[in-house]
Amino acid sequence: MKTRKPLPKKQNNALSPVSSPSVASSKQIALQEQRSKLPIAKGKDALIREFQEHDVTVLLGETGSGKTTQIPQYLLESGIARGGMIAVTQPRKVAATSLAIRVAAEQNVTLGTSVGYSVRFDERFSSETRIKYMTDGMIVRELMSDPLLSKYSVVIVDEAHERSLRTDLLIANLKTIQRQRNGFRDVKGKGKDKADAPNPLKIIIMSATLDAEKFGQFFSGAKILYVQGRQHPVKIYHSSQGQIDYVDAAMRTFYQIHTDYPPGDVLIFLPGQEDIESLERTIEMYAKQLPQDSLSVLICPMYAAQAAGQNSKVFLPAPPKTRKCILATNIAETSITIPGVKYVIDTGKCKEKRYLARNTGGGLDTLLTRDITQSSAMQRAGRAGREGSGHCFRLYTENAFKAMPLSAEPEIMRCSLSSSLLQLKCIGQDLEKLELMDQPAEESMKSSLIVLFLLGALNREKEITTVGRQMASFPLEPVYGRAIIASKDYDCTHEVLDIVSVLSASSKLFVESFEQRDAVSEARKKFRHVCGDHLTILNVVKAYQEIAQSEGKSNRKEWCRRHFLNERALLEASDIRDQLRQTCQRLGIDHSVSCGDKEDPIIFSLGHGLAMNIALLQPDGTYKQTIGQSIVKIHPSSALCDKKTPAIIYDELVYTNQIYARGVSRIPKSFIITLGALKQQS
DNA sequence: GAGCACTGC
Repeated sequence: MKTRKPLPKKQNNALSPVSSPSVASSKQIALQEQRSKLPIAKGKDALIREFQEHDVTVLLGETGSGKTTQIPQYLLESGIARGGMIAVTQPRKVAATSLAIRVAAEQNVTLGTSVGYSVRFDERFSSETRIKYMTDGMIVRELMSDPLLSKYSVVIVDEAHERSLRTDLLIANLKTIQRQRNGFRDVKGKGKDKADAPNPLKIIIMSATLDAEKFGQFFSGAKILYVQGRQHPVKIYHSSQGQIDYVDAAMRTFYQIHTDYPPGDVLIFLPGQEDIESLERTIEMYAKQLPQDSLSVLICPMYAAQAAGQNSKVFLPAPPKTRKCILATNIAETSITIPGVKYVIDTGKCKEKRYLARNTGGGLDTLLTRDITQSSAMQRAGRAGREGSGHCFRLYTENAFKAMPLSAEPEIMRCSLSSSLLQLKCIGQDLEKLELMDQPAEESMKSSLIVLFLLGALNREKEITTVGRQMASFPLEPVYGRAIIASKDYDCTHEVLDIVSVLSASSKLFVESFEQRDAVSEARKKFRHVCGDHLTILNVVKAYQEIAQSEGKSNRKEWCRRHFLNERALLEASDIRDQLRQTCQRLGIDHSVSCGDKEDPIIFSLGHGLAMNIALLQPDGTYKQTIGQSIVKIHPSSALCDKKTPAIIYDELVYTNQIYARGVSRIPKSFIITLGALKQQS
């Protein structure tokens, strides 16, 4: 069995056949009873028949139907999966692992035997594994080594309505794979006969109820099935008029609930950290004026950039005579379920990151507050009905709700395509030719092709180059893969890996807190490097490694806290770095080569990757891109803000109020000329 | 001198 990380002991106890058989069997009986009570259990036989008859099934199930845990077991028990594996894909890692744990328990097997999972940095499966929960990113990677996914006889795509980039790529590939594996005859009778197919593939798409037809249409002839969920009723109230100040409206609604409604926790959805912090202040201010005999208020802010452990009180039951008030971003909509919530206040707003491609190559991200979608509003309301009936207060009118788009635009329409384009090139596919549910804009496609060409990943004929293949083998944005490859020539792979792994970690390195902003900037000065943010990151990594070597775990934590560093980001970066070192080894790049105290080699390596992200200082103090025409400002959080550095490279452009360059480093002008000369040659 | 939803390899 492959096991990279042992599970926490508590979970192991719950899974492995327990020493006392009577305990195990009573647990097992309880589990089986729960299984049989799930709404989906009634339809088991009918479902199995449908799966047998149809190659593609679209299953619409509300939350709580048990479809994600039960269907794979039905497929296994009924023999539909034959000798192959059943893959169940998830957009998020936690979902994949916790589902596997649950299903292993229901099957009464040890996790990693017949039921397993596979997510980045953590896997538990073996040659025996028949049901494998995995992230969609994982199975898309598997496509690169096994383009027909021949190990799997059934692929179940869960949460397909979320339309993540990887889900969309997977669905597109599944359609072509099925044609090849199952055999088909077109209208002219050409193609293979079904009977000849030795290893057919079944596809099951699972989605929330909205816009289901689309999946059915994409897989022409797919059978659409509905499963009832088990959700408690949620009473929904709309505002009679639109709210201009939703933070103020949320505060007033909260106190209305607090004084007029029975106990039960309140969950308030807000777009971002700034609003969360401001609402926290106003709620706290009025909490002091509450009458003596009323419930007290415990505020729990929750957003992704929080330091680890900061939000743990969210999951504990409210103390006696206290009402919990959770102020959350979208993190509470899909990623995290908070127990005890009876009331939801929905501002109707969220922040959306959207990539604007430029036909000069590259582009910029916008991060703006916008109205949510209808499906998101329903999801938010549903958070009040997890444990009993609940109430949802919408701070917008019913007409405003009806005017909202049904569901979010698929991610593929609003992100950079460079990485996917390159991955597909590796298996001889073209993103332009792939039959997708939604085709990205031509401009976005073109922009990514230019980026990949400028990075040397594609030649003029749009064919993948040797460098392109190397770049694709790194689990990174192509830009940083390119920087690592360049680092070989500048003898600084060690340093570049340190920096790039922090940049690609999903958690932020620096903890931001509005209240302690002065202390934060003071602590940050210690690591600041004159060359800019990339070398500042390197300083942090080096300092942390020194602490990690000499100090115990609790001191490490304390050190991070004192310096407003997010240890989770550093730990994640260290996992990524290990993975990148392995990739380097495969490609014959010595990852231990270091440039010592020299800075230029590091900057030059990064410069090869960030060649499209260069800007020059203008007389008025702003910067102008060398590719593209935008005027950009250095983000105030940067080490180089106000430093009047003549030429800079940057990780990304983000438009909020202005176009900001983030992750900025000084680069010698002479290097830009060299880079230009190199481009001429190619 | 100002602010950052969420995933994934």
